[in-house]
Amino acid sequence: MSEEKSLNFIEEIITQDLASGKYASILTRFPPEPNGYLHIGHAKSICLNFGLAKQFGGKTNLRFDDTNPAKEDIEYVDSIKEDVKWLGFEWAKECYASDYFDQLYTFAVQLIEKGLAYVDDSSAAEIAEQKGTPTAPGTGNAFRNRSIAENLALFADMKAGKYADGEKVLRAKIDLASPNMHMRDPLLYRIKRAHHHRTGDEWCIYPMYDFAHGQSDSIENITHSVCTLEFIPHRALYDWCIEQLGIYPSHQYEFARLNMTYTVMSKRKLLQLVEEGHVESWDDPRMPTISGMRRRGYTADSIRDFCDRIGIAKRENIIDLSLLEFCVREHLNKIAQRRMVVTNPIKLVITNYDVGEEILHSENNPEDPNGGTRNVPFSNELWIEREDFMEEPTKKYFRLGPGLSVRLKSAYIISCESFEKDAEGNITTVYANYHPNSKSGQDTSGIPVKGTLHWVSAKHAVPVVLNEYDRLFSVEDLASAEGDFKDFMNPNSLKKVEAYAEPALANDALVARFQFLRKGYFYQDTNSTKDKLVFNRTVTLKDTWAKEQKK
RNA sequence: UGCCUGAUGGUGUAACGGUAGCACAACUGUUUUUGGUGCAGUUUGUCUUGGUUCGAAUCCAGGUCGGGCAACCA
Repeated sequence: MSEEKSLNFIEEIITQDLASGKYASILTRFPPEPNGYLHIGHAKSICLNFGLAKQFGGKTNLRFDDTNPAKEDIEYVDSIKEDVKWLGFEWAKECYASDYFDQLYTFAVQLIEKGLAYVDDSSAAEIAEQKGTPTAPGTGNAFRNRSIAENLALFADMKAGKYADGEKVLRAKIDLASPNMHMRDPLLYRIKRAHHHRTGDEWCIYPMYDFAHGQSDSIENITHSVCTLEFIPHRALYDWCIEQLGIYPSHQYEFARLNMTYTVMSKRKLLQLVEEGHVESWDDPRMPTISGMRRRGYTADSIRDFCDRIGIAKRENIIDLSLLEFCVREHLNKIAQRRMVVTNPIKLVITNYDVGEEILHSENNPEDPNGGTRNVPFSNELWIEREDFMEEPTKKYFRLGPGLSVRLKSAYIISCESFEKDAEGNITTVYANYHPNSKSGQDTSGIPVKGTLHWVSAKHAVPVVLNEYDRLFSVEDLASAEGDFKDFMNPNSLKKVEAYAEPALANDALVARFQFLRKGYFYQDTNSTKDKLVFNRTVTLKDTWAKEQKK
């Protein structure tokens, strides 16, 4: 505990604010728009905002930024709450920007009364035109000079529903020549007749992000409002609103959003994958959504660990997917129950085993001395992996082949004597001798073996289905890849595989996380049933043999 | 050709004028009844040019390159 971990730039700011007495305690917020499911990028923001509060003894609000009814839905609100909870965080208050609609309307009226806002009858295209370009200043229009009384009346009529959608907007009167495009008389309110998931049809005018977010922060007395880099140009407007309204001064700070190799991270694109059927659903285990990762078998611990490791800074970044996988493996290695499952089987017959069958014992987790053992039935007919036998073994092959010996995990050492092929030349059966004095834990045989194989007794095997997932995309950096991101989808991102499992798997608690020996980490799928067990591959084990083979 | 940002190994992230460190990735070796895990080690870096200083990744000036900004989205 003596090692001082260095602080990121936001932690430094908070440390100073607390030390100087600017704040007695801090209040942060996580402000998603309920228009999609949360993804790993949101996890970074959640861990940051809730983590900051926890670290400095403050609190965090969960606030839904629900100012655009056309895109939002209660389904998303529910999923967001579930995901934040699952990640292990508790919010102080559950807030909605829509709860502030009355207050926001009053703020707008105040701005009009100060001569700082006006109703504009121009079309969207005209307004865009009049805003100019980053290198050319905008031009005003006649509406900019309307009287306060007229603006007040017009805005009241907008609210009362006297105008059609898009007919009028309320704009702030700031500076049409500002080098910051966001300060060129930004829109504050638009008319939009859409059913809101919370306020129903009560309103036909809705505040824009820039008129809702900062004020919502202020209303809740948020001290540190942390968002991503693309909002930097909005900060001037954020501050302007707070200053003109004379309300609680929340402050905005920006950090770089998460990008990850082989992954798309925008809600728009993720929505597209779902709607066009490229994946099953938002919680498809290949999706980078929190719900997808949960279904795939990622643990909340490992995601939090990942967010901790990637750090917080202001420079653009792209994190290796392998770091996330490392975090998952590291946690799962410690907690996963070991089981044996054979996916691509060939029959192994032990010719001199005349005991019939016996019950062997295998440790549930070698990383956990208190993990206990389970019963594993053994007999003279077993399933082993096809790739664990080679007719003409190469030099570094440590598995089975004519004349070679291996250890069967938690069982005996066997020596291969012969094998059979079918008409097409495929290996069908391998015959071996076992060494009775080599039993696991009481081996006196002294036979040196280099390989240990997993196996399943054929007579006792339980059929299961494995979903073997691979990355959804085949290029590292999708953001800088030319063309449509869907052109880079990996056609082999899901392989459904029939497999044989040891019987203990069927009886185990369904909530357990498993490591199928030498295969990877697996987690029971939400569609799995007692009669048809389905497991999702969370992540493979590291495979140095596969690398060796590629050479 | 405007404004705002940023630049440290392959990828991230520290060093706050004083030994460029850590993690992942890659590669060795070692241990191992998982070709897993563990352990030990190796390789690879301060965008550039000047300046200030005893001393610069850090401060200053110029340049280069990356990202963002012209939605009635957030």
